[in-house]
Amino acid sequence: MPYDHKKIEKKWQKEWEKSKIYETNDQPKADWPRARNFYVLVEFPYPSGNLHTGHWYAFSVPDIFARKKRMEGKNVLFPIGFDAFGLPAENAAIKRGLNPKKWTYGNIDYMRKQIKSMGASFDWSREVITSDPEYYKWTQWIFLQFFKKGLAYQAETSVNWCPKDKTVLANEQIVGGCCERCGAEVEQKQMKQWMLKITNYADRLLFGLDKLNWKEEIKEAQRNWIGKSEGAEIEFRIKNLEFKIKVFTTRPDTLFGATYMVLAPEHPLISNLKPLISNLKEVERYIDVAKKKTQLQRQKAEKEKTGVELKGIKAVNPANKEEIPIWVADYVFMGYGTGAIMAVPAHDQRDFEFAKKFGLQTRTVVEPVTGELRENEEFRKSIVAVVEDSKTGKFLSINWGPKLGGNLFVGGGIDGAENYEAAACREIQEETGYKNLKLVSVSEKIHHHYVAFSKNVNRNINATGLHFQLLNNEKTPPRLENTEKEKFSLEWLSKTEVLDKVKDQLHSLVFRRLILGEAYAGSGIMVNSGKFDGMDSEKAKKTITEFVGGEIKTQYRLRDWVVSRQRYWGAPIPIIYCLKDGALAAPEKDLPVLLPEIKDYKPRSDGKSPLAKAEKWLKVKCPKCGSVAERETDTLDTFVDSSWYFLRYCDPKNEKEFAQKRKMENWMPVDLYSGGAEHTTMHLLYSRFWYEAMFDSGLIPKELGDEPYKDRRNRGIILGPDGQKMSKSKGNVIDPDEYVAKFGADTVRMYLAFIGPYNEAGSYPWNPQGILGIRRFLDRVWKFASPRGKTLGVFRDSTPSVEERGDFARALNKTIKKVGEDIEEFHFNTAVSALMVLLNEMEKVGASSENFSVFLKLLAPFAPHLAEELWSRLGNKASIHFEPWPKYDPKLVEENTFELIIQINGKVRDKFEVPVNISQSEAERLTLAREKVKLALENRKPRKIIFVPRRLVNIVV
RNA sequence: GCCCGAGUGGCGGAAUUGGUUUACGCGCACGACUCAAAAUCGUGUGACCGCAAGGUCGUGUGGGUUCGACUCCCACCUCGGGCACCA
Repeated sequence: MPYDHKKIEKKWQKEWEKSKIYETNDQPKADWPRARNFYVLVEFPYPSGNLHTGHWYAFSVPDIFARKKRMEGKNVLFPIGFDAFGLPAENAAIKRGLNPKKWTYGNIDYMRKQIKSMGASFDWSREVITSDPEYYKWTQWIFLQFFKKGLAYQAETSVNWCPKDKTVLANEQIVGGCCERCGAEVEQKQMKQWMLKITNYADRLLFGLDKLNWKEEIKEAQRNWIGKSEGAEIEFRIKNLEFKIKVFTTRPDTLFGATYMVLAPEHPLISNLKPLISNLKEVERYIDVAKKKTQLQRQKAEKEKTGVELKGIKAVNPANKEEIPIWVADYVFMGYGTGAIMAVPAHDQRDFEFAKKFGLQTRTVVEPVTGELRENEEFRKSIVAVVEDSKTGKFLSINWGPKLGGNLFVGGGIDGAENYEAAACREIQEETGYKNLKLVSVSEKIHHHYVAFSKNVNRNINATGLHFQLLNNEKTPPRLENTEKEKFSLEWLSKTEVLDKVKDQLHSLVFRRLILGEAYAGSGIMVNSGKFDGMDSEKAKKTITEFVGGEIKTQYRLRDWVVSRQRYWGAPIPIIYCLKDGALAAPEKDLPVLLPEIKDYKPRSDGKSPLAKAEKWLKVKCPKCGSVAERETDTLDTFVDSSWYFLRYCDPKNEKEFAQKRKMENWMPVDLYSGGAEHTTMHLLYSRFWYEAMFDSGLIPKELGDEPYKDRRNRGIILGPDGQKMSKSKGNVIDPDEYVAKFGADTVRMYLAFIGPYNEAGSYPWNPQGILGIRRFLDRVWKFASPRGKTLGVFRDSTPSVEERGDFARALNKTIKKVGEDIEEFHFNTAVSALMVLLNEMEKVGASSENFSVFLKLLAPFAPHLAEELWSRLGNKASIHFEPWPKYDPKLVEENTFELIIQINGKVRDKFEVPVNISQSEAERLTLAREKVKLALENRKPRKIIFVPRRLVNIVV
């Protein structure tokens, strides 16, 4: 008989709410050490109006962990709230004529009920809603602390503007050049914006990661986002002028190869130079077009380089005093480095392409080094010749066979006074027979270390790569005039075949340089660099920087965080503008600066917030001089709201401060933070910054440290049954409510726990059949507990034998160990499997009510309602969810026999049961006595016998 | 292009200080119960060869180390994620 999940789940949810068992008390520190408190945090939801499968996955599975911690005796804080400000509320308001506040709070009421139907052990008494004035008062207050410290500032910058949502976006909110929310193409716009100096914290956010015990992939993604790169800042003089152009480069060693410079179209210097630019009109036209391009257009242009030279002026390369041209091009960005670069076409791919297109000079200053340096090397000059048949587009290669390096191009030494072209022609003719050739291009010298196997010597060669084209009159198949012809065969390879088959470092480098047109961006030996010639290029970085008076410098990809939003539904930025006194903090006693009620929420295309229309609200007295002033009309990015909510949970009702220090000390830092991978470089990075900035402002108790989350785990995502992301348009959306109605919350939770490993970035398709397996399991638990459908407590008709009891005790103890450890690791799937194994066992041999109680306790975090029901039916008065987590007997998790595996030459031939402490000699004796072994050995004598205690015997013959 | 992560039955997945590949669940097949079906219970289930005993192959591909490799090393392929004209 299946159990009645509707009745049971409703009953216990009511009961738990009534008895408030999940409300967490703050304990006085003296008799309640921090170690006994445990803070489990899940990312709070946005009140979109309906709970989807993702929410179930995000909340009900970590609930298993929270419940287990509670049973372990921890005082667990497991709070929930709503991240309630944000665009969708406003868009709904505009579309359906609803008040954003009403819409939001209506959704919250509905979703609160839905979340409660999970049977999760959230402490609802600490609920936090970021759009409550009691909450955003403190968001504003903390913002003002940052403002006073200069961390929040206003600046006119180029910002990402979403033309559809009519608001600015942070870099993190752009996906592929489009608005993350609505998908519209993002434009660049100059606007005055409030920003937070997250860049001041770039290094700290980076190094802070080292001490965190998070998964490496999460840390790596943040490191990538911060994007630290080390290099130098070097100044270039402009000829005959006082102006200087500062550039940032990671390759100061290539300074002698800088043959031109590029300024970003937005570079301020251009306007200063206007009078001297002879082609000003052309330049201005280019800048105009470039500025109008959206980020997407800049990317869509297939990276085709564009640019205009600033005619009439020249820069001076500080290394060799050479005069070089200055260009404007949109492949250089104002937002990174200094907005200007020195271009080294020989050693940077982008500069190389630009130089090729506009016919600019290229100069090699670093010669590549390949292979490994060996002792007693013999020096030689040589060539590598790539012969192309321009009709077929194929390249001539020689296949020497796998031993001698596979496919290579023609290569060989330069004899005596020969030049490289002559040497190459001679080698080509000798090895292939071709002689009508046209030289197309030549590479720089490449230093290559290798072993010449045929002559058994180590070599250091200095190789020149040459690209020849076969002249069309040479059609005859080549005839080899070489006695060595037996050794190799000629093959014509296409480009892709070359890349696939020519593995030699030197030869493939020549091909990439000459045929694919790749610039050499690696390190090597300095040339054409005056007194630095011959130096190792890595070493030259510092030396050359010093030589020209440059400065070693670090750059970050991370940009300051733009927090202004030109929209209604957010926390007003608590700033007042006075004509005389400028931007001032709203007085603390006036906080919160309440969001005014207005009628028209529509955003405006002039970049002003709808708040600008709330005239009464807008006008205030200047807090300094008392004259008429105006409020800031932008609101704060919702990522600001969510940057500190975990602190408010510690003390959610406090009216005097954002949270009492003592209460923060109770809970912070968060012991475990579970959330979605999509927040790794947004919320997770922002809130770390916010917390560090609060820490520096003395708002966080010192002893807590400056990192808010001790452990962070990202969960995977649940896909539709078809293995695709769930979406309405695909019609593959799983409605959790439907499954809860059909199978119950316990089944849905447990199925989600079972579907795959939780703390991995994987994605798991929802299998409508699969969930049935979990329901079957729970039905079997139910049936096991009530064998005759009525009374509980009798689990078996006949008494089990002593051996059976021993076996079961072992199985039970092993399960206790496994389930406990798996929950700790978030391996809920294998924990569920262990519970299934134990039930299978119990169904075979039965279980005393005592042992069954242990099973129930292990099940309780996964299926809280069912476990509670059966627990109470066993006659228990108190909730199972505060029962102590079962302990296992270490002696009983070990077996006293094991199956000894017998291998012959590593292949399994036999197996049999032996005692765990069996000696090697005894194991060998038993093994050799086995019929199967004798048969398999066929009278061969064992050469060696390997014995692995507790595992196997391997006979080597 | 660069940086992470992963590739195991029909499917989700299990197993790594190198030691029985495929636990658990789904699906499928057969059987029991039933007038029948569903539900439930039982048995089987990597591929190939074989009546069987048994054998051969098998953890993305190709090499290597080892008595022994899903696990370690080298080269590559595919998928997922992050970054990307970042100087």
